[in-house]
Amino acid sequence: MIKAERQQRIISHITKDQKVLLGDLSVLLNVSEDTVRRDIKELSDQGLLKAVRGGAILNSPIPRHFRDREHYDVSHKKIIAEKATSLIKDGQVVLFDSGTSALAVASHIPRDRRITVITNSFPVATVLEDHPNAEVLFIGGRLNKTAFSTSGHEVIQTLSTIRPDLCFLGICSIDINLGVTGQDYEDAQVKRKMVENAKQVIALSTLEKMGRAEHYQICSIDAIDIIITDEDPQHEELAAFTEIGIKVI
Amino acid sequence: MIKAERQQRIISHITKDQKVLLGDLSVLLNVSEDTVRRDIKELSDQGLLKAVRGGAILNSPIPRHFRDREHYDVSHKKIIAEKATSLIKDGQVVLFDSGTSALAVASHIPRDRRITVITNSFPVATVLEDHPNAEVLFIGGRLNKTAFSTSGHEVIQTLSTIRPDLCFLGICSIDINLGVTGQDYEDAQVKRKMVENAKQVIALSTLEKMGRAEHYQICSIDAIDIIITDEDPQHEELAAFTEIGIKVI
DNA sequence: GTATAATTTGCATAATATTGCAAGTTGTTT
DNA sequence: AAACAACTTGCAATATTATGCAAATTATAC
Repeated sequence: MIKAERQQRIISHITKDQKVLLGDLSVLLNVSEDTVRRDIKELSDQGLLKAVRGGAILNSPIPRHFRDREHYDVSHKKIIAEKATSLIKDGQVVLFDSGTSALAVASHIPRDRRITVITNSFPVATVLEDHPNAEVLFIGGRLNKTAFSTSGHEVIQTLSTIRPDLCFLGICSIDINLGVTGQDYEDAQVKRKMVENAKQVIALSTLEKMGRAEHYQICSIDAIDIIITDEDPQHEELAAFTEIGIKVI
Repeated sequence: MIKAERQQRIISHITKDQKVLLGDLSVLLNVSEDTVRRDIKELSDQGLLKAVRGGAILNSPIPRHFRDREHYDVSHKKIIAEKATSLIKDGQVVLFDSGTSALAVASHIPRDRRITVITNSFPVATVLEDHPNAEVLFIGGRLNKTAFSTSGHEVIQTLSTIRPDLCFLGICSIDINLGVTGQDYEDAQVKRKMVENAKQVIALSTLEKMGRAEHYQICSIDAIDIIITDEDPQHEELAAFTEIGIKVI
């Protein structure tokens, strides 16, 4: 087996499994671990993957832990995303928060929709890289390495100068009395500011997030205009929201 | 068997099997390996396949998504990067511009260096994802999808509020009389602002970028404190810079 | 047809690249 | 801190490639 072929197989393996181990490849390709290590180093220099201790992982601009969460719940997210994109009209200015739900929506925006996207999320900006008709404004600030989004004072400052048509809000917990709440203080502050200025706020939530509350309040329930879930809008748990005038999709 | 026929059979083999080996073809086509090698070289020059050590493979088995990231290639900029990182001291605030040279430097920052990085480049921010001691401040603005960095008024605005210790500037063209120039107007404006506020400006440049000039000026030559190249600092082409007091590494 | 030039091919040899191994170093785990 | 795994570096054995050259083949002109 020649080098070029080995390296191709390494690439195809890593694309499939997200990661490769030196030992596995050594057996599979029938060469020493040193050789595999050198192959991985070369591919890594070309930016085709990322060499790590013990093997290599996929080199994606979207951080790994983020992608794990993303894959976690794909089918539900897809239903939500499809409902959500139908709300986006040509020419609108749309604000995306930094959660995986908003990311799912962003990645499902039809390619012929001509919009301006504002976000503080690297993954959102990244998936829009090859959307031909989306202008992206990125909100600067201190980079939060776990969520891979910016937060802090500058973000809030910037948000207060923007009045988007739509705001897609990934929900941590939502309750009809306590409103929308989050686990992280900084993140909650950012989300609160997003809600404050948007003309229309769209909450993205699965059913199990309802009727719960976290430590930090983002907004009261009447700040929400539309709730999108992965269930039928007629579902009994959603009735309460409909009754107080929130549109449930 | 004439040459043209051989080459056709090589092509058809490779489309079937994805790869061909010199030895196999030599036996099959009943010519020496040297001849096969020469045939493959010709086909390779025509772009019909890719010559590799030991044979040839199909031209582009690597997915487009990965190939797009070829500009992440840092191997040839490694020399510059290693010289550059030695200038970065603990506790400093370091500004990185959006070019590939600056990216190479960012990706070589030692993991124990405790610094604050400011940048408008997604790739720079991304490679610092798993740097445990780098705080990253991202400069928001309109996203430029080709360079994957932000630019425009907001970026310049933000830059004017920052006084970094170091600024790493990827150079497009540099000339001792005309100073540093760039091809893109927006980008040049951003770079100019970066240079303006930084305490120390470090130009990253390969030799062939010297003595040339582009349309848009970024700064005059005396705004540059240090020039880092991939060559020996004693190189004759660099003497002129040394003479006017610029440190060349 | 014959002579001449141009191309192609194979071989010898020198230069490069690849690979596995060993010894020493660094990083991780318990 | 010890034990272990992974990595780095240098080296030697082997394999591949580049190059110059000469023989063989093909094309072209006369």
